[in-house]
Amino acid sequence: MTTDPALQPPATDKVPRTERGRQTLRKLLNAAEIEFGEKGFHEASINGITTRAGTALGSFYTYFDSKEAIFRALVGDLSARVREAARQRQEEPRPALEQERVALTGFLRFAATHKEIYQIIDEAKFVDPDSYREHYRSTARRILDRLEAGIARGELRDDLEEAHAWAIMGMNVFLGMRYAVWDDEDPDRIATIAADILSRGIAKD
Amino acid sequence: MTTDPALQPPATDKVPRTERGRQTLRKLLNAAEIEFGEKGFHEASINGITTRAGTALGSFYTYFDSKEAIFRALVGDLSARVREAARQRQEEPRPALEQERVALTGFLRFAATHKEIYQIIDEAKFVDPDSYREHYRSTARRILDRLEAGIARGELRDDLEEAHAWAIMGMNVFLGMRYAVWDDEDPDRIATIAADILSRGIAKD
Amino acid sequence: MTTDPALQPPATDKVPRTERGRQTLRKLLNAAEIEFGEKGFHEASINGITTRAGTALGSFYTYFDSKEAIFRALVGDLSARVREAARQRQEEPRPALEQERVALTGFLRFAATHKEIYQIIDEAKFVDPDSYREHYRSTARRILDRLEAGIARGELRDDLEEAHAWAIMGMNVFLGMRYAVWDDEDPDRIATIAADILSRGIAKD
Amino acid sequence: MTTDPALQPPATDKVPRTERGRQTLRKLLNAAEIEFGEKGFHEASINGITTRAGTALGSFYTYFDSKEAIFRALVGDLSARVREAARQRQEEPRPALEQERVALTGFLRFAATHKEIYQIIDEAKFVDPDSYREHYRSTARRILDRLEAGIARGELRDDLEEAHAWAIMGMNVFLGMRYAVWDDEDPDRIATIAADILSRGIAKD
DNA sequence: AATGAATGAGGGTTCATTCAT
DNA sequence: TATGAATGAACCCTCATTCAT
Repeated sequence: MTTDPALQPPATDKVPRTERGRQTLRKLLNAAEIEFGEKGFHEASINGITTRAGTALGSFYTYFDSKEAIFRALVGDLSARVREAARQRQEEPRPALEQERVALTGFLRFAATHKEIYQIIDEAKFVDPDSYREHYRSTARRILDRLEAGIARGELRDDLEEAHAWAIMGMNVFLGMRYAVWDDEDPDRIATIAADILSRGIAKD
Repeated sequence: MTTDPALQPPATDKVPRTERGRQTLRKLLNAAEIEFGEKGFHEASINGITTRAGTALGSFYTYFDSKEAIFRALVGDLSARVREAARQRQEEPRPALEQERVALTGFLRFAATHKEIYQIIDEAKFVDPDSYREHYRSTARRILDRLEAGIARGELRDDLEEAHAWAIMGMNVFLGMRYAVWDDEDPDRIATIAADILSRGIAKD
Repeated sequence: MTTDPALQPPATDKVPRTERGRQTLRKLLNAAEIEFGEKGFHEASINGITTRAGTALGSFYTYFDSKEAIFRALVGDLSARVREAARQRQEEPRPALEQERVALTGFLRFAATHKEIYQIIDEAKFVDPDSYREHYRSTARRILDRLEAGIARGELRDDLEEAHAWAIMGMNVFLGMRYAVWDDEDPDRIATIAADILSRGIAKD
Repeated sequence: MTTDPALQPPATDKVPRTERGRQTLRKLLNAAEIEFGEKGFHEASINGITTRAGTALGSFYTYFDSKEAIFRALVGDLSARVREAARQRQEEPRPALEQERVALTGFLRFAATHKEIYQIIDEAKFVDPDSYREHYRSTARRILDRLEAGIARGELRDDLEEAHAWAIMGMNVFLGMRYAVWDDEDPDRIATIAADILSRGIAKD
């Protein structure tokens, strides 16, 4: 189980010292999420962000050094939110496979209601590769942590490794794109299919 | 089995009539592949493409209507090449799961030796979403075709559906990104892990 | 002998009433000297000045109306300091040519140890031409005063006029730039060469 | 005697290949001379230059990489022109001091009719110090060359060195600023005064 | 007097696309 | 077809100055 205390406060460049400043910063981040979500990084404009935020153009640079900078801050923010969505309802202990199913369900629900966020994180692959890798590396790490706990409890095969975590993550991400973002399939049904694959594979028994 | 008649000839806008024209067109496509691969769509420039191609800037518009147009043509080209890579060595009939393993191996090898292509297709998600969806839709379709053949032969469970194909594709894509593009892991080892998941899941038996 | 009553107190816009205010004003002027000296007028920023001064950005405008205003004030300050440097050691009466030699030596020493100041005064030519002209006009005036005294004492030719003062000043300034600012030549040696030209010209006797 | 073959063609960044291109380039340089001369480097704008030149804004960047670049090219151009002005009428051999007088006269005439050029070269001190130093270094070099020739002919004292050249140049430059740029004094009268100083100094004989 | 956030005009630069030869 | 110059909309970013506290 990993913790990222560093990402708690929205990773920004210049920290506001007054309350008014904190409000402006928040308005900018909210506006940026909408602007990037709607137009994508390259079509988005600082002007668009500040207009949505209701601030002056120049105010943007009071808090961020560049368009890239706010994008980066945003990806950090969103990455944490996605993580939170998958962690939901996992308070109580569950069987390992059941846990994966619940995590995927949470993720699918989140993706369905925040389709743009998905888009933003993925665009980071081209705008800020480091954020992108960091997001998926830490996600895979969390999956692997769960798998190892399952192994320890004797529920899972003990030859599982990092590659298994990436395989599971890939399944989840593509199912999310296809059935939560592009379409609106029932998350439970999709999550059950994935869990079923993990449970016994696809071969005829 | 699907066919993409639209993508057969390198999808370009203006078809050259002379041999000299055909050569210029090819030079431009080759140059674009390098330029887009190195810099990504937005950082790439028409100037960069024509310079690499050794043609005049204006000549570009003899063959393509826009930067997007050549990108689209390129994605079509590359999509076909990736497909070909996965189809390789599948001439002879094989067991269904074995077939998936071989397909993934081919894909991993291709991704490892053409890391930029991977990048280009993925960027299509933001530059030309239609190409992107088309690429993955048809890829999923092909996987599903194979699964259905396996079902027909009694090798696979008969409740498999499209979602299973997307799950498999997601696994493959993420394993490719992680172990072929980012790192250079042994393709056989990775493909075997994936095939093993499909064979019996990850639960302790 | 000329007097510049206007430049006596550091020519600033708003005169501070409290002691604390006087300190802030002084801190700003000192900081501005460094900032302008290091970056030149256009690259310098109010922010840079207040940061160096350790005051808030807004405090700047409590004391100066604009960036130009503090620059102007600074040029006045520096102009007086340069003047002072050339006047040094001239307490006791000397022969006219010897006096010029001593003045140039003083100036060269000052320029060598305050290379930035030189820069600031010269940039005034483009930022605040009035200050610039005033500086050189009054400098020429002082030289001419000395020449006239020399004439009165029968040491110098009696056809000397303003142009001679400007010629001498030009020599001094360029020798200063070349041998005190750009290089660190021995001031005495350079000053002696200049005095020698004034003494007998450069022709073979 | 030095030659600068490198500066023959206006030192520009991208060489035009067509006649039309050559014309545009020349229009830009002419326009820049006026714009910089009138407004100074920082107040000048690319827009102002292209508007004066009658070209599109973007055309500027076909020939120059930046505002600094065209300024640099211009300083090279003007430096050569000033040099040419001082060299005028020096075809026939003259006595050394007479030669200096003629050179200064030429320079004063040039400065009087091209006051802006003067301004531009001087601003290089802050915009492009290298050009500035190069201009004055080579000017001093040329003066020193003449002095050495005079020494060889037995007309001048044989202890003259670089510093004498800088002293003469300083005289000339300041006399030019004061009596050709700021005022319109008779060049011959001023040049005669300078030559007289060089001839016998200012002391009473 | 001090603070620091807010403002917005302004300008340099890029580059896809068009056009004349 | 090829060439390379011309075009100009678009946009990021700077920073002097103002303002509210």
